[in-house]
Amino acid sequence: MAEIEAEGRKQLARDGAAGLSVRAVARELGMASSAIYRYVASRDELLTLLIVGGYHRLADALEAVGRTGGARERWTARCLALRTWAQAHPHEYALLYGSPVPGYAAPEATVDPATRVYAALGEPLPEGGGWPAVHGPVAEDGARITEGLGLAAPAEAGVAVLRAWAALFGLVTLELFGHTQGAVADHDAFFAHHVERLADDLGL
Amino acid sequence: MAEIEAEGRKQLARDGAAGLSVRAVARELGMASSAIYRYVASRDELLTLLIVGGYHRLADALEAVGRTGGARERWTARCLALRTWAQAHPHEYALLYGSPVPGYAAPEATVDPATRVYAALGEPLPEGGGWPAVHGPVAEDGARITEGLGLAAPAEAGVAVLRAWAALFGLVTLELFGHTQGAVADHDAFFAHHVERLADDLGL
DNA sequence: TGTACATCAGTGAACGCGCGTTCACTGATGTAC
DNA sequence: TGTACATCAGTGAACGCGCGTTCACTGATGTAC
Repeated sequence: MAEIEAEGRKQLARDGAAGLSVRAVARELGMASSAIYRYVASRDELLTLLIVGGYHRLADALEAVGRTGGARERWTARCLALRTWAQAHPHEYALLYGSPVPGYAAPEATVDPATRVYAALGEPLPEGGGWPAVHGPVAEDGARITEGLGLAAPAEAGVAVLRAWAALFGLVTLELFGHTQGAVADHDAFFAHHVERLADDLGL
Repeated sequence: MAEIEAEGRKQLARDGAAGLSVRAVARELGMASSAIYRYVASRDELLTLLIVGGYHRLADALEAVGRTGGARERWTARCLALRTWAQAHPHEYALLYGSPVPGYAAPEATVDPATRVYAALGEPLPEGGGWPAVHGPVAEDGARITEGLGLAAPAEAGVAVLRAWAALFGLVTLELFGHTQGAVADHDAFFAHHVERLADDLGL
C-alpha cells in the first residue's frame, strides 16, 4: 500500500497527474496491473491518496519551520518554505493548487489535510494588527476563516490573511508556471520583497 | 482553419486541454482525422493556436472595458472583467494560467499575446502613486516591467503592479479551482473588496 | 473552345501505442480441530 | 502432530476504448496552351 503510494508519487513527480497510470505503477512495482486493485479501488482513489498525502507533506514542510522567533519571521519563513516546496515538487504542487484534474472531483477526505496548510500559514496572524476594516458579507467570511482555523483574531484579520494567501499562492504559481519569465530576473529577491510587503499588510 | 480552431475551442471548453484530441475535432467536423494535418502540423500546434487565441480573446474582453472613467474605476472594472471571463471560460483560463500541459512547451508566439493581457491590466498604473520603495535587483525588475509595457511609470510602480497581478490572479485561481469553498460565502463581495484594496496599494 | 496537366482538399486503412477495469484462476500461507 | 479447509495476494488473459501520425490514394477544381 505504502509502496503503491510511493511509486505513484514518483511517477507524479516525473510526468504530472495526467501521466499517472495504474498500469505504470504496477509495472514499476513488478506486478500485474490487476494486482493494484486489491489495494486501490480505482485510479481516482490513487489520485486522492496522492492529494491527501501531498497536503500533509506540504503542511509538514511548513510546520518544520517551527514556532521560535517573532511572528513576522515565522510568516516569512513559512512563505519561503511554501515556495521551496513548490519548486522541489512542481507537479505535486500543480496537483494541489493547479488546474483541476478533468473528470476528478476531490472527495471530502481532502478538506482537512488542505486546512492544515492554511493553518500553518495563518498561525502567526493573531500577533498582527492594523488590518483594514471590513463590513457586511466580507466580514462574515473573515470571521468564518479565523474561526475555521481556530485563531484568536477578528474578522478583519481573517479577510486580510485570505487576501495574503491569494497574493502568496498567486506569485508562487505565476513563477512556477513560467509567467514571470521576461519580467523578473532575480526571482528569489522578488519573492522575498513580496513576502515582506505582505507581512506589512498583516501588521506583523 | 478557423473551423478547426473554433471546434477545438469548443472541445477545450467542454473537456479541458487534456481531453482535446485531433481525432475528436476531425470527427466533429465530419472529416477524416488525417485531413486535419493539412492545416495543423500536430496536436501541439493546435494547442498553440488555442493558447494564442485565448490570450487575444481575454485581452479583448479586458480592453472592452474602455478608457473612460478614472484610473481606479478602470482598474476595478478590468479586474472584474478578468474574473468574469475566467468564470465564463474556466478551461480556457486553466489552459492559460493553470498547470502547464505536460510535454508541451509554449513557443515564442505566445509571448506577445500574453503581454496584451498584462498591458490591459496595467494601463491605469501611471495615474497611481505612493508605491513602496524598492532597491537593487527588485528595482531592476520593476523598471523592466514598466518598460516592457511601455508605461510611463517608475520602477516602484512596476514592482507594485506585478505584485497586484499576483494577488489578482491568485484569488481568481483559488476561487475558480475551488480552494475558497468553505471559507468564502459571497465570492463577488470578497473579490470586490480584494480589488479595492489592491487599488489602494497602487495609489489609484 | 478544347485538351493535357498540375494542384490540392480530403479519404480510409493501417501502425503501434497505452489505458482502466474485470474475471476466473493459482498457489502459498494461516487456522481449526 | 497431522489433516482439511479458508483466506488472501497476486496472475494473466481479455474487453473495449481512444489516441497521434503516416501514407498511398482519389477525384474535383483550376490553369496553360
